[in-house]
Amino acid sequence: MSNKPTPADQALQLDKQLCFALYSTSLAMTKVYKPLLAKLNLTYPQYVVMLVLWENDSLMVSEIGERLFLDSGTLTPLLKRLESSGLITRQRDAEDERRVRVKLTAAGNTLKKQAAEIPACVVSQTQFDVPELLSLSQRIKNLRAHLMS
Amino acid sequence: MSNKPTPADQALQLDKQLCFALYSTSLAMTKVYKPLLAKLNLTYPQYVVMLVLWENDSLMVSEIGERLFLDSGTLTPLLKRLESSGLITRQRDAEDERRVRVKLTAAGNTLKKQAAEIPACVVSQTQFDVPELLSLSQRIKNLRAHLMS
DNA sequence: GTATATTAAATTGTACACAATTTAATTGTG
DNA sequence: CACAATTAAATTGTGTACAATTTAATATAC
Repeated sequence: MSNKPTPADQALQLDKQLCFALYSTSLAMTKVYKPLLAKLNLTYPQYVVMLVLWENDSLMVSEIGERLFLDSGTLTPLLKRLESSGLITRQRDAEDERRVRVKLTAAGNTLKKQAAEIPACVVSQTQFDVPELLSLSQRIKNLRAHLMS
Repeated sequence: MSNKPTPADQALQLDKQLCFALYSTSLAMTKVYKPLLAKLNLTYPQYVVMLVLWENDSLMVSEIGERLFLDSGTLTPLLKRLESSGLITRQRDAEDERRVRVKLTAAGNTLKKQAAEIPACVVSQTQFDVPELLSLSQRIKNLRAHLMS
């Protein structure tokens, strides 16, 4: 009647699992953004779509999806909400009617100024210094590249 | 008419943002788990609930929530699905009828053996060595602690 | 040049997350 | 002991994620 933990038991410990660290920390990060984004009337996924468009306006749905690793099943309803908030327009491409081009409205462009303060607020809340955040970020992106290959 | 990127522009770049690295990598990780967990008929959030119960059977909903940083709005429906899959039981505590005690069934306990192979599969897919994974995991959990404080 | 294949979004259905509220049980106070 | 305050889950409503399918348009093959 031995209860000695096996290596398999160890590996199944929640606290040992990188995936849970990522999962729970990602959710915690979203909760930090929530009150900041509430002022802009955006959710976190809507905010990252806006980030993409602020960097490069006028993209197809599929181009946004490539940058964010999200598919049309996620993006279509999200973009419709951004459209009804008046931040973007969605229109079928005349060249190829299958495609939908997403563009910022004037209001969508203006929002960038208000959003500019957010990253610094989040950084301060992490209590990490910038080089540390960059190095952590880089390692996580490196992991992502391995996972998606 | 200057288009020189300002520090605020830099900070708004998607690729620079730790939160997006976390968010997208967490989703990528879940996709790696998906085919492995499909064999056990579990989703990733259901799997982490099972991890908690395999480590410590017979917990209240709130105790599971504390370990996973999830509330009853998320857990109640998830636990009902695990119950209807036959992996757990849910019963009101006789001592305090407000509380619901969650216990593994025989089937729920048996599933632990099948789950034992999963961590190694995921580790190999990351192409990281174990010390590297542990160190990354530790830094992410450290970040989480700061974010939740 | 028409049938077939491919592609881009949208749709459908399932399962989280979580804020806000509700319900029911227990605790604390006068 | 009554009764307000607190607590634990459940519920409601909104917004992702994503697999699988559908729709419509374009490309390709024959």
